[in-house]
Amino acid sequence: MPASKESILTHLRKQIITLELAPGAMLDEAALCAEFDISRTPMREILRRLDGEGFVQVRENRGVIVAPMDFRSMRQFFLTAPMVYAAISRLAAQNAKPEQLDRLTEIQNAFKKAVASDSVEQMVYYNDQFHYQIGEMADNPYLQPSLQRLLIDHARIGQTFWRADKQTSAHTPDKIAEACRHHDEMIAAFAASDEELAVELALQHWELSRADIETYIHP
Amino acid sequence: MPASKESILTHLRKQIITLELAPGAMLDEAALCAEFDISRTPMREILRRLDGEGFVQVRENRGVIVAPMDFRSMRQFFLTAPMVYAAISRLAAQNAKPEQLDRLTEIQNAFKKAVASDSVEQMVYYNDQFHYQIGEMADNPYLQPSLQRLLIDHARIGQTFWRADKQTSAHTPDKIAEACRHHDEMIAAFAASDEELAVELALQHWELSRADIETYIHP
DNA sequence: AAAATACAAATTGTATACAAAGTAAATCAC
DNA sequence: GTGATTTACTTTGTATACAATTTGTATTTT
Repeated sequence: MPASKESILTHLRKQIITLELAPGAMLDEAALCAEFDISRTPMREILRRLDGEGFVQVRENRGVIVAPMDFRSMRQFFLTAPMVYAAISRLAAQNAKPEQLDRLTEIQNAFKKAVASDSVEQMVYYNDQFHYQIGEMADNPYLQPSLQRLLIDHARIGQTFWRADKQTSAHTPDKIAEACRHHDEMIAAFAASDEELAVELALQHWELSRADIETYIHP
Repeated sequence: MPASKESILTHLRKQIITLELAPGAMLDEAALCAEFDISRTPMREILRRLDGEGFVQVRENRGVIVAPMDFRSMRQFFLTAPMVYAAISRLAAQNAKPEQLDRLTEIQNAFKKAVASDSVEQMVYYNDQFHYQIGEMADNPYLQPSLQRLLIDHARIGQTFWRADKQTSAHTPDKIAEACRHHDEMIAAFAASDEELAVELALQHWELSRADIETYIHP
């Protein structure tokens, strides 16, 4: 029984976000077709769509690779992320609908469960989903594609340093607990339509993540 | 002789930007295949790519339409455009390379030519190209997709009111001349790496456009 | 006459065969 | 032995046939 296109998309996105598929890794079209039991035509369509979303790069006549992590654009990442996150957070506070808040709470619960069971993959995934959902709530078709691209690299950059840190055990669970608390407070801010608080929390949340990454760069 | 995929992409983008293809209009896959003399597979790929860029919408089993102009998201457009334009302009001032500035000047010359010959389509197209090129110079992979989406609707919204205005002759060529002057000044600011000036010009340029559109809304 | 159902036509999605391009290996010249 | 050129192989792109879905129309039913 062949997998649905939507499920394949979700699966590949997740694998890329969690570094299960390494940045720059070649994706073998034929192998993926076999794995998911579909023919080349729809698989090619899936790969082009992932390209449009920034997860992979399709190179003319030279195959598909997972979007590389370009350290030249790291600077742009650190510059752009707080700006976009703040704007999205403000819009989410303005526009969040009750069903969307319920969904956000669900995701946060799944995130907490992942923290409890100490599963890095799950934490990364649900954290990404959490912020993606905030993008949905913001309901701004112009900013959403930028947010999506930032989230891809945020998940991957964060993890790169995270996993490295784990070895040296320099990474305390305090940070995770604080990030988790931010999430809860953000949900409350959105529910209360408190724009200013939402923006402040977004920036605090970003700063936590940024400082964490910096710790690695300047040990 | 079949047209190249790249040329077809450019052609369709141009038609959508200039409203030659109306927002919400159905795109007939078979007709497009015949027009450009290629088979369905590559044409479908082109359409999916245009979807990824925000020019069209591919609806599962229900054909492809030109991205509709959603007046509910007009608010988001006016909110987001100045923010992104300012950020992109600043980055362009920081990162512009000489070849890129040459290209920008070329585009601006083509724009001036279009103004001289009073060709609305050409003006819209080269204006779009001008701002797209600034996006290239900014060299920020995170913001670029947002800029692209803003530019699509900016071209279309502007034109909608423009053409309406032309009837009533309320639209003076002064505005165009001023916009053209802005372009020249922007090129100079980028060349001089003057960030602050670049941002200010971007905002002025936006304000000119915004006020123009508002004139139509509040006559 | 209006609504509902069933059928027919058209359109979209998928599989597969073929063509073209790129890659690697082997041969040959030096 | 090294480097260039040719050849075989692998991978990617395109065309087309077939399957599934949607849409429009005619017929039936109330």
